[in-house]
Amino acid sequence: MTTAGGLFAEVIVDVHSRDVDRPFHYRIPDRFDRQMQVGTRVIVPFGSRRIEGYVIGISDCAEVENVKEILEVLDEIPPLTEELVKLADWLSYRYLASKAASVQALLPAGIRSKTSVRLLLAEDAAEQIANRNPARQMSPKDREVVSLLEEGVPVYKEKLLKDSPGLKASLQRLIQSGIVREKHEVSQSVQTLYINVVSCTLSETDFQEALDQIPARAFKQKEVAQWVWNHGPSVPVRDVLRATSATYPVIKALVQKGILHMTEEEERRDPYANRFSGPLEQPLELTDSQAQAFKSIVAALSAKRAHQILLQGVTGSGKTEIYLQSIAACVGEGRQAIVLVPEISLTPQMVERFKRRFGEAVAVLHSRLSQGERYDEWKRIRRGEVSIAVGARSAIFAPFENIGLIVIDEEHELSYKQEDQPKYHAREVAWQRALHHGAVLLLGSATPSLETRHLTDQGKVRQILLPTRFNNNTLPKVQIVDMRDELQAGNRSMFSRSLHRLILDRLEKKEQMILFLNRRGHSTFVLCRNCGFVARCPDCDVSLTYHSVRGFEVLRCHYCGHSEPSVSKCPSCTSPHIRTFGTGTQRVEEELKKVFPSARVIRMDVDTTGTKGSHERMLQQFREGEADILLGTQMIAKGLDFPRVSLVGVITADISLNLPDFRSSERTFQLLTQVAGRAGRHELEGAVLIQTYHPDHYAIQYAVTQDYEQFYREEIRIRRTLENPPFCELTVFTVQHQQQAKAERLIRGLEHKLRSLFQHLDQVEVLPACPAPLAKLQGKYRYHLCVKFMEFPLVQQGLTEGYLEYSRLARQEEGILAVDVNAQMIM
DNA sequence: AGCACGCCGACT
DNA sequence: GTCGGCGTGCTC
Repeated sequence: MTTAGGLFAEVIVDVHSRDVDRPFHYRIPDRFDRQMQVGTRVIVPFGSRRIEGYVIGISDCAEVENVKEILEVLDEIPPLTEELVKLADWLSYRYLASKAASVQALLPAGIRSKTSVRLLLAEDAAEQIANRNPARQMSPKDREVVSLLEEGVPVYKEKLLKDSPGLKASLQRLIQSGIVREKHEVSQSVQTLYINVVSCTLSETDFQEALDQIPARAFKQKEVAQWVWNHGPSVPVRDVLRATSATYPVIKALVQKGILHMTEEEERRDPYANRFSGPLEQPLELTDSQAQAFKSIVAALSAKRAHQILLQGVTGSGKTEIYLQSIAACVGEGRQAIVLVPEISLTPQMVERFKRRFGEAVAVLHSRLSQGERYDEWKRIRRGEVSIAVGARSAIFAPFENIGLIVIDEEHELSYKQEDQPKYHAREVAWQRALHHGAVLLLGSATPSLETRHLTDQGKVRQILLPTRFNNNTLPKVQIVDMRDELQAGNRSMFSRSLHRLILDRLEKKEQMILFLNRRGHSTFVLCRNCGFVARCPDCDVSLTYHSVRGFEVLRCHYCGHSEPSVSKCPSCTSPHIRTFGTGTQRVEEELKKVFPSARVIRMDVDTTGTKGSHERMLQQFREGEADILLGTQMIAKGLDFPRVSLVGVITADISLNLPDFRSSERTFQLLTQVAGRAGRHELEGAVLIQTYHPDHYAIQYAVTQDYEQFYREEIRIRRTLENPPFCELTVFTVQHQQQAKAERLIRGLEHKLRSLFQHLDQVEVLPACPAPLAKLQGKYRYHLCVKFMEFPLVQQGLTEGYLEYSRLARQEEGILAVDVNAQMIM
């Protein structure tokens, strides 16, 4: 069946069900065919509802019957370019996500519109009710609905039916008979902001004449008119009122007399308004190696073919200056640039550096902006008003149309993998976009991911090394302390003798220190030494962490937030010999205060940086010397630059090492190298001390010598032997279910299904399903299934088939099946 | 997913 | 008869 004549749109509807995850066809009414383009958002009728949809194609025939019409077009400029529409398609292919979710990943948050149905009483409702024939009298429920609507407060169908579902049939009858009318409304949580602007379009002589006409007693009007004239051509009303301290009626009078014109103008919510003024900063002079790197990047840029370059250099080797100059070169050629940085390093200083160099040409996107600010920054990108976008992961979707350069700083960072559907990796998306635009993808890191570094071995990524430290400082001396020796020597403290000595020394010299521990809370578990009881989370398969919160002793689960009061007697055997074990940052803080009473300590972790801006405030305090010791978790490891820090201590390096993940060595090496880089970045000579129970582990050994190359060789050898990434690709399925048996049955079913689907492919390995490392989370049992393979296109269909079938089955049984393509963490 | 429709048993 | 509960099937 073919419906022809006129134009038809292929629309992805905003419904999250795989049953409708395909294009639906709608006739494009003539009045819309001008503005209708691929990438436009529309409102369409869908069943009995009206919902938002995304136009992904336009054709002149539709292979279906009963094609309905598009009801509304939501955008003048389509939010998605054709490239981005294709990218959404790729996202759903690559990450097995629904098309609707993939499209939405590319749109700025808050742009999604909500449709609602307002209920109104018909004009002649009273009449109709009165004229009803006796057989169709108003039932009590009918009367309830009518009186509700008579109150005059807006009533919405969805809310009414949610509050009192019993009225549904009644309401339906009333709508049918025409007593109640439905009014469809569309709303969006983010709106373009408009402000009133006045202008004066009169010629100078006309203006003077008009001014003279104003009676002398209306001196305020004269003053205002003059001010607008002086500050024109158009000025926001708000500014006029402030500057002349006039009131609104004065302006209204001037508008009435035709001297001023009032119009609405779009206003930009600028998160960095008036923050960076003055002349733009000039590029710095490049060192020889920087200049060489820059030259290669520029050569790749002008080749206009997709290139992947790894820029490898330690902190302080001047990667950022290379980024900045490469971006300038790219923009100079009339192309655009995207810069991705980990969310945590998107600090004001970092933004400032880009703003100072490029001024208004930069749009900034990060999670601390309000929805409105984000939307306005996004619009500047879409309209081509800026040519540089700096942001966290999702900035990779910046709707530029001619990208020349994509920079991913700290490319090894875990945060480039999105946690929810579609679970994309920004690095993969970046390469996809680079291929489309013929752009350069520049990956920067001191400790590249094994994947990227391996690609340089294969010649797929060009490697550029920045060997020397920018200001020729010596690398800090790194030293290991074997904590087993400490114990043998009778030191049971969390500070080794060496660390103790160094802390005292720095306190005396009034130099600053950073202490790092990758674990928050006070103690990791509570154990009864009489019966072996350990306090556990009732909903998760983990022990509870001991915290002391404003004098209260509580046990908390770090995975679900469960919290309960701590106990002084064992709940199991009532023995009083119940004690806390394992060290978290809170305990270190306590201990520091005890052992070094004069030390001023700032503790930074999730528990102390809860409020907005506290993160930056604490760092600022430390930078200004208001504390001697900065103690914290991961969050202090990234990109911070403190001139007065001359000691970095790692309380224990073993936590990330012992995680059940094949990337744990890589993570540990990266973390330690990064932490070590915090010391002695300036004139002070830095010392780094790492405490560990595994002093011989290669990840720790090579972090000490800061030898990435040796670490890489060792680690890549292990990956090859065990056939782990980058020697295969990894897809992980996770089933979650309230009941352990059901979770297990589902994952086994999926395992068998995938085995039979892939039995003819000998390069595909379906590993046995097993409980996840976190076997129970928030009351749900979790099972894992890993699939290893070499070529994604060969398994894409099979993975999709298995995933769709079993996610449906799981949902039927009130469980969840999730899939993670190219999983970065197996937890 | 969300909504209509249809079938059934319970109640005025 | 009407009301409410739930299974089924469809959405251009």
